[in-house]
Amino acid sequence: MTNIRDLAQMAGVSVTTVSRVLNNYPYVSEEKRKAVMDVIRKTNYQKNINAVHLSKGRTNLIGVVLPYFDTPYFSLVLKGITIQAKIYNYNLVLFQTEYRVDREIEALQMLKQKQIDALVICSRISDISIIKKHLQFGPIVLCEDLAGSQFSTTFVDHYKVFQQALEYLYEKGHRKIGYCIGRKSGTNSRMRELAYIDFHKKHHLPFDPEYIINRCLYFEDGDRAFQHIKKLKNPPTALLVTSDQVAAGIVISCQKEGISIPDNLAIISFNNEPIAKMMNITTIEIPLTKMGENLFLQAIDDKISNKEISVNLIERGTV
Amino acid sequence: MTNIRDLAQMAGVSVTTVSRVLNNYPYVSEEKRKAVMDVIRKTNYQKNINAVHLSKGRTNLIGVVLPYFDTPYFSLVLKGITIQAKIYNYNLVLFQTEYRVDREIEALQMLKQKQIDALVICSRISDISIIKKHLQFGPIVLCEDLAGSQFSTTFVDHYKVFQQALEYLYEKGHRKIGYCIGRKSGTNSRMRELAYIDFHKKHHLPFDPEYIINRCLYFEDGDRAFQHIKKLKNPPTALLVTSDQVAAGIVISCQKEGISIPDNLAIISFNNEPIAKMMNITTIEIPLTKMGENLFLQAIDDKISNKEISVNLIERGTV
DNA sequence: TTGTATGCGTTATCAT
DNA sequence: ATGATAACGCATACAA
Repeated sequence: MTNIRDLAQMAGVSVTTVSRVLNNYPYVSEEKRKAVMDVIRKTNYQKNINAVHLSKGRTNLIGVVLPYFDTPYFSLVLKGITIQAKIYNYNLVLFQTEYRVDREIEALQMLKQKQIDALVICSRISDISIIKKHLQFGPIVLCEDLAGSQFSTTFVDHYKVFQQALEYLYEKGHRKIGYCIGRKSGTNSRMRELAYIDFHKKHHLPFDPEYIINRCLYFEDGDRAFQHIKKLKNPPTALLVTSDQVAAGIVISCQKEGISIPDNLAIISFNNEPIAKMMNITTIEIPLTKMGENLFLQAIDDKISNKEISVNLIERGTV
Repeated sequence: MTNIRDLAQMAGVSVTTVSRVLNNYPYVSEEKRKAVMDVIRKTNYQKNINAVHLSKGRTNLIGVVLPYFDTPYFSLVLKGITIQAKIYNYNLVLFQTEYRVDREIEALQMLKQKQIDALVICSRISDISIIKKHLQFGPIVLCEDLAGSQFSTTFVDHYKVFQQALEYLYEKGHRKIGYCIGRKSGTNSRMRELAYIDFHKKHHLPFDPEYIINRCLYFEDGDRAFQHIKKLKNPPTALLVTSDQVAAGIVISCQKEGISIPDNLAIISFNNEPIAKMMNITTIEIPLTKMGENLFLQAIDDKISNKEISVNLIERGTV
């Protein structure tokens, strides 16, 4: 492998001059520039980027932590991150954690070792105090409302949104409302649970833990959710579903079994993925790609900032 | 940031000894090892991995090129790659190309610059000759049958499989068979097309280009495919569908519109994703995760090898 | 405008 | 068992 010193010798200039040419710096005469360009072409020279990294102290690599790639929610966030990464000439190192702590620690480790310049955590499993300890090694951006922390964040006020959705269903006459969620832990899930509990308190409605259906991520989980509520003696008349995919699965199962939507079961889902439009599902649109873009920009920004993202109810046929 | 030299000084030993301790080499006395360990703990020292990379000439990073993260096909392959990567202590740099050449070139560029040790290309858009030129910079593994090339490959014989599926439908009495495919270009897609053409020649069946439906990747594409064949004067009685997701979408649309499966329309899909079981879809199981694992192992192997993966028809209710 | 010299943090080689 | 020192390949402060 030819290096910058070889080039210098072959072109009859100094390594500095070669470096200047390589990085398009001014103050290099046309003839020397040409001479260097020639040997670059002749040798098929390519920079060793690791040397650049070591010398500069940074890698232009951003780590992205997320549980799954194959759910629309995260793949849309990732899309946004990718868009801005490309613009700013960064590459991404992706960590699919499946909510396993060790995978998340690995990402933090890479930050510590300076293999990545910053870390975007789209959804975390480990304790916030663990993450905070790594802030000294580089920027860490999160997707949840952590007011007053030293993290940059981009988040949806899930308490407020869930509350509004519940009130909307209440006004439509629903008194037995359940919800499907990806996981029970996590700030965002707990905010939704809190909104759910507070809603029931406010309206003096009984709280039935059977109305909360966990681990709902994929289309086929919709069928499981449906089977679950079908078995209940006193099933809910409405569901909030935190993914359009799952909602679609529920709708399909209802159709199969002759349950009429929205008459027998009303559904509001989240994200407004293409499938929601195809299946005419009422959904709360979250601008996930925009969120992703913002997350990236915060990751490469020295200043910490917190940005709330607003959502948008799209009324279709399931309420 | 404290470095290895600082540690050496603080522990009263040489940098070599520190390096030996850090990398668990033998030949270092217990007392010196302990002294070094102490200062490591005290200083919260962390290796700068970029220096390791420069010194060693490799990064323990493998690039993975794929068009989409959010289709089960690729996310399952990726899962397999991830499993082995973890075992061998490698990290992944993912390139979601969406079949844009520039994104693919970027991956090849990183190989050239030694930022990644090897490259796994799950599906390519650029010409094979372009890719071949980069073989000098590191191993490149592909997912297609390229007999006699210098690439390592893991592949399914899509010609054979498609042919068998077509013959299976023929035996069941079908004479008008169409298929849904992700894209028309690409070795694997062309192999399937070739099998399709040869099948029609062999049985002296008319070839109708309207029977081939392109760009079928997601659930909602199934509805589009359905709408397409519904409009045909002489619609197919059977479909091969290269993704269970799409097949599920077709099944749903058929149910909606009262088309009976398999009586009015038979379907064989591919992959055997969870949704295929849920919807009782006859499918050809491809061990995608196993494929991914093998792809990774080939990437870190110096020898080139070519491995054909065999598939498995799972008979359910759509034929 | 150009070049010299040094630093980046580690691993590897070769003495001792 | 231990250490001095030379790579690794580039960027850059400083000098000229």
